[in-house]
Amino acid sequence: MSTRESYRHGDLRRALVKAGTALARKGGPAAVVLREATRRAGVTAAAAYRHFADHQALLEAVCASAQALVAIAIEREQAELTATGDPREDAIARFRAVGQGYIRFARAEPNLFRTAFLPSQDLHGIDDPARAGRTGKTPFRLLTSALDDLVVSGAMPPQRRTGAEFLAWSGVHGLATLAIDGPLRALDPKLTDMLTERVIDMVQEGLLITPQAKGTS
Amino acid sequence: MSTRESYRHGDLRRALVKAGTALARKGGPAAVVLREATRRAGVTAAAAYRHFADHQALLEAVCASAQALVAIAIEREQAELTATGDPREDAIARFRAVGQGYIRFARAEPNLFRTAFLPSQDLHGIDDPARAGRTGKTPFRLLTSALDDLVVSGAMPPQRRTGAEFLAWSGVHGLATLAIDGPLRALDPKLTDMLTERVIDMVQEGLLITPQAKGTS
DNA sequence: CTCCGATGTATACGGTGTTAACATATGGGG
DNA sequence: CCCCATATGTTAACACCGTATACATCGGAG
Repeated sequence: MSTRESYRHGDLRRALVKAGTALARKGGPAAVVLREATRRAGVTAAAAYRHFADHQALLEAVCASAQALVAIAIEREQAELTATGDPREDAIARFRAVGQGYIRFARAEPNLFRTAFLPSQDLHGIDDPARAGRTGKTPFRLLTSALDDLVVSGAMPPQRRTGAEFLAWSGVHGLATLAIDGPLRALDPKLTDMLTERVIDMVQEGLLITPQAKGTS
Repeated sequence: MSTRESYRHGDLRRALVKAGTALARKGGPAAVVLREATRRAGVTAAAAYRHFADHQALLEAVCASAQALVAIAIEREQAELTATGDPREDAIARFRAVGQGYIRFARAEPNLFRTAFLPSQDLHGIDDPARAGRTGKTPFRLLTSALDDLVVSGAMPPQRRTGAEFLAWSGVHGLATLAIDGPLRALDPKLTDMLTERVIDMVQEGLLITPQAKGTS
């Protein structure tokens, strides 16, 4: 299997997704144009149709690839944590790391982020391995796992668990959107840092028991 | 100024925005295509360039028009409230109506909603009259006004006011996004109704003092 | 070795954004 | 009242995109 440089590409599908992801990185979803991807792969436009039904299929593959990058960012954020010994506290830290990783990725790679969470992502791909990080979990699964751990560790009452993933995602995804596309875009990054903490605080307070925990600090 | 039906259109700009908005209503931002808009206005494609610098400019005008519709939806939601006499409670109700109107609009007109809050809207148009509703306020101003009222009425401590608009918007916008593009899309609308309430509760608890105040009424 | 399926090519079509040159209606100044 | 400058629309063309069809070639299974 010597990598022949003839017109037989080898693994064109992967090459197209890679090129498409590069296009998405600078330019967002609209920039992932089929012909340019094939051009970068050194191939004719029509060749793409041997691996993708149409442009939309390519875009979805790129979207899945971008989501995998989000998952990796979250996993990295969680990997940097140091255990305290207190399972409740650790579970909370892992939960917060999901939000931090999510928003950090959005700000670091806004175009990839926009591509990752396009109006095509529904629950059908919620466990798609192509959307998963090194742990095999998609961003959504990383969140639900963190929430499950909150319950197991006793930090979160079980009756608050239902739908909690949507509450958490709402707050974090909303801030990410505002930070890269909305009014926060031009503001001081420090402010966004603070707002990130406050949003996660807000979500945490909304999900966990202790409303008093929010000190007047 | 009899509306001549000659090739002199009268107010082509308005006609194009109207046609573009109709396109956006079914099909989202990607569907607002310049040539089709001119076609519907009974005019050649090139004519659009007398009123818009390029396709992006038309799209932004349509976006502003869609935002105005969001503002109107919020205003309608607020107009349906009945005063209780308690200024704090009324302020809270008006605040919650912003979120309810926002999410309700997103679910009723998802394509217009996607168009309204495109990655082009930054703070520069935050007071653009084209983005405003009948009260002259844009959706963002309706939110900040509601928050200001919360402070004035004493329902919200002033030190929590800073950045509150971003926290509130984050939660509500995030849920709206999930409801129309995300995993919530295919789920039971009743669940989304409940989550809407819970998100608004969460935001309210995060911003106000009294966590007990949230009535399930 | 031969043949056949998988993969890439060549070419063409319609649609889109955009531009340049041209035409006409409109309204204000001589 | 006329005339012409300007605003507004038309015509025609270009480059690009997604996509389909017919053809060419590689590479392995029999």
